[in-house]
Amino acid sequence: MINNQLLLLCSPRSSRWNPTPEQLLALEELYRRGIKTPTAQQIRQVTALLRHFGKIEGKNVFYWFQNHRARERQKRRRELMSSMSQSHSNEQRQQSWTNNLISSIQNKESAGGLRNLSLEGEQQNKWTLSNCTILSDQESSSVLQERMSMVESNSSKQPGVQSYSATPTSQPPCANPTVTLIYTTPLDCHHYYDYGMVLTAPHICKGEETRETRTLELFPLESDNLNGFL
Amino acid sequence: MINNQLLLLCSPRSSRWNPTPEQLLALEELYRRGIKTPTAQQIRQVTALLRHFGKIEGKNVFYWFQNHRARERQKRRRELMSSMSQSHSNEQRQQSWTNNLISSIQNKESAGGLRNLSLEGEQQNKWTLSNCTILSDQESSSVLQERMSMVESNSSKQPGVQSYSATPTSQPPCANPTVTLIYTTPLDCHHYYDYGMVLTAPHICKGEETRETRTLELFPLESDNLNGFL
DNA sequence: GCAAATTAATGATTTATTCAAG
DNA sequence: CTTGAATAAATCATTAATTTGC
Repeated sequence: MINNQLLLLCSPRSSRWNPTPEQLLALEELYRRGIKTPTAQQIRQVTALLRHFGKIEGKNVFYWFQNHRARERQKRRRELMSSMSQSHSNEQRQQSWTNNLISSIQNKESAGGLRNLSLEGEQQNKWTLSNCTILSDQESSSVLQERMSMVESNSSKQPGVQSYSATPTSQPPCANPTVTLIYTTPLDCHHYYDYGMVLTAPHICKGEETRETRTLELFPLESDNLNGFL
Repeated sequence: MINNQLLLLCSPRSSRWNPTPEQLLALEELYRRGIKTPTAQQIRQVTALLRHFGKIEGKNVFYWFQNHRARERQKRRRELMSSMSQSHSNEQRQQSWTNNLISSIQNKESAGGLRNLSLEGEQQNKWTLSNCTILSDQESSSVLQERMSMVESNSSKQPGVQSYSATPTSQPPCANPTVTLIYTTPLDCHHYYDYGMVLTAPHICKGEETRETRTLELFPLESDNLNGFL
């Protein structure tokens, strides 16, 4: 049947492939050097070359890489998972940490009823603070008043003072639910970053000088947040 | 400044965030489980929980997801592209056996100009043989005609004879470039496995009996392939 | 020592996800 | 929104390592 340029192989009865040491070494080396998911063509070539060292088919190479990827991931996951359960108190199951994380994240009510506010500036140096979330009245609310000194912008816009404030919609147990942010420079000179709780003052590039970014971050106080802060 | 339910963090003027392995694992796990673009609330919770394992801010989480989405897309795109285009230059570096292996694998031209054919059955027992590769005309092409006897399927489909053939697009030095595959049983009764060169006839489970898998493998003939066969 | 029995590794298969093209 | 291709995850199955009793 081997009459020309195509070779036909019919896998012999049963018995799975067992890589020779040379084959194994080569496959590992390839993997280490970056061939993680070989193309069909690469599989063909590897198969042809490794046939030097013993019986081997393309599907063996294919499966080897597939399994190797999976088990490397697995190994890495297990290691990290166990290191997590160590630092986390005494967990019984390894998956529970992640499961707890997932469920607590996916449980929309677990954060205690947040409220959304939206602020928007109206000058030419316009900026937006959207989805500014503060705790519900049920939790005791707070006043945050912070002055954030900003380095001078390289934009031609004039530095100035802008002040915005917001109050939650319901008042009763809410002592003085005002949030005031005062900036001496508009935030839009390069960029701002806002997904509901963080504003970033842009880093400043003036001539060749680059100063670093400052971040002002607000988030609800949970017991977990207190490590090292209280 | 920590006077109530809000916590204020000012990022120290230090280098950028580097996720700890635990943080990275958790983020990947979340992503894998479907949190692709977390809400502000989710980011807050993830940040709080991951602070167990090291310094982290909300913006780090935000940016991580943003980058991860982008890079996953990128990866997909790149894979798709590379599977379509095939052109690269030669490597000359040859330091070891593995290096030769690597470079010969990464050299897309070394397989001698493959051509892709695609066959598709049209009956109800449809099956597909995609990317069936045969050598270019430059090499002498060949006729392969093989009958593959299959064990009886446990599916209710009737075993039958199906024949498909294909011819390359250019002829001149190409004697009789026909590939014909005849199956006595459709290949889709359980699965087929195809990454460009291998079709696997499913193993058959009939009652308690299990018969083994048969593999029909086609690949281009290279000098390396001949060991022990010619 | 050495097999039968048991366990650990790993090859092979099936199932579920994901991405994106139609 | 559906569907096909690709691949990751989960699982099955076989081989090698090893333990164990004699």
